[in-house]
Amino acid sequence: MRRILPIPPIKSVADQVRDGLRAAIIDGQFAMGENISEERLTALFGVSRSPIRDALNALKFAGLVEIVPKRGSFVFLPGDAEVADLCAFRLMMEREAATLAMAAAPDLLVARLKAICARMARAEEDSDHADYAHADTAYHAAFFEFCGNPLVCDAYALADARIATLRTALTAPSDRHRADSFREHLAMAEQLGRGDLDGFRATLSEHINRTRRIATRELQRFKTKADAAAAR
Amino acid sequence: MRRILPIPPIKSVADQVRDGLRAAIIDGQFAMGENISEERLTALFGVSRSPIRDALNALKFAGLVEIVPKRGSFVFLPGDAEVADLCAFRLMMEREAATLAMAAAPDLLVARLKAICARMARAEEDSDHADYAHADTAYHAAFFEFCGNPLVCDAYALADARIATLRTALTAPSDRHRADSFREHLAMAEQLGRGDLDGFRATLSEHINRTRRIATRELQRFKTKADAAAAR
DNA sequence: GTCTTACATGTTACATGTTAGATTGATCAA
DNA sequence: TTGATCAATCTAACATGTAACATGTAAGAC
Repeated sequence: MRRILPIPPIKSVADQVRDGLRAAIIDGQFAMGENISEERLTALFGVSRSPIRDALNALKFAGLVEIVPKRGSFVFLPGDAEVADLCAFRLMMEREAATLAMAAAPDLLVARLKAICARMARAEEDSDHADYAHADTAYHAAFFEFCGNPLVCDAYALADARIATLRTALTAPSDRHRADSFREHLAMAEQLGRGDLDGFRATLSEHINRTRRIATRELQRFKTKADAAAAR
Repeated sequence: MRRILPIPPIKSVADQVRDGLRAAIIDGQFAMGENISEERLTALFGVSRSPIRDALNALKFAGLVEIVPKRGSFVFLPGDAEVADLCAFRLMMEREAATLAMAAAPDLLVARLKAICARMARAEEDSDHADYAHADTAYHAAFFEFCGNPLVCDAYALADARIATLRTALTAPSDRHRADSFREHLAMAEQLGRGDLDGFRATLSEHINRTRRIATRELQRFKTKADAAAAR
């Protein structure tokens, strides 16, 4: 039978907690490394420990939370090596996903990328750094939306939440980075628009490697500040 | 104090159930599509529903188990499209992981691959198809062992349990497939041994695409048999 | 005979109680 | 001061009870 009313869009409590917590971490409402015990989240979300536990387990797979047995759950806090792995991984995945997307739906992809560049320009004019970060995340997610293989999307999901968190916490606040980043996003959209895959790959590599350098540098500052706060 | 034993090597009950269930599914002790309700597994493993639930959730991420809300949990049963996605994904991941591994530890990789080929030859002489399948799985896992990036390994983990299951259930039983497959494994090891990455990539692509054709064909036979059994 | 509904059954989602591991700090002895 | 021991506390792991939901089937209306 044909469904008229599409679907009762019910999400389990666990899924709601997962999505809410994920968004909260990405937007910096919980700091990297912060303790988020089941009990604390129970109070914050007003539900029992079961769905909280399920949500934490799900976010563990995304690398966003670390669960230490009998000790607690914490927002991830990467070291330099983890940042490097994350960047190498996303470079590889985005390069391949973009290649697939350019084979499957090049026009849709390019249109989407250019639209997001416009959004970035607007965010920059409004000095809305949070929205710039969200647009940045959406830009890179676009490669996967059009790549046509759910597994490739799932694989990117292993990294994208962490990347987005690093973006809002570390790279997006830098004026200089946003300016460089915007130029590169624009360049990549144009390169794909004229089918210049090699050029795109080169720009993507530069873009991600520069992002890695900024993130690594800012991470040190973040940790220094966090240590100082802990010493008090 | 410096830790001498790096990690307390205790595994939680949930982890044991996860690994045990994973191995059982891969080895065909549960058929594809079979109902594995929490209650049933509770009886089989002799533990409560909590760790069972955690294990099922973990295997859901590996695509090995499908959890349908309020209806039950089932061993995955792919359609042709899912098999194709799985193969396209593994082709991409193995190609990239092998490239990384050849940059990081080419000698170790090639030695491992050749050792596994020897094991395959032994398994074939003994007509031990299960061990051949395990060696096959280990062969492809070797690319990731030496690739040096944990995220790349995690990404492959999204597919490898399903691939291994299809192997034991569908492709490994075919004498013809094992013979072709063995030649290709040997060829890839030799190509990598002499640094012929392009040749390797071509052989890998052939290998995986042939595997996909066999798996797709045998999947039809499996489903026909399963339907006949269900009709009874 | 067909359609609808009520009910029995199977299953997970969620809540909550209990257990045990890890950590911290106090206490006390050397 | 130093070091060891122990108790208190915090936490996730695990067990179990309850409720809501999906489904198949059979009874009943027409």
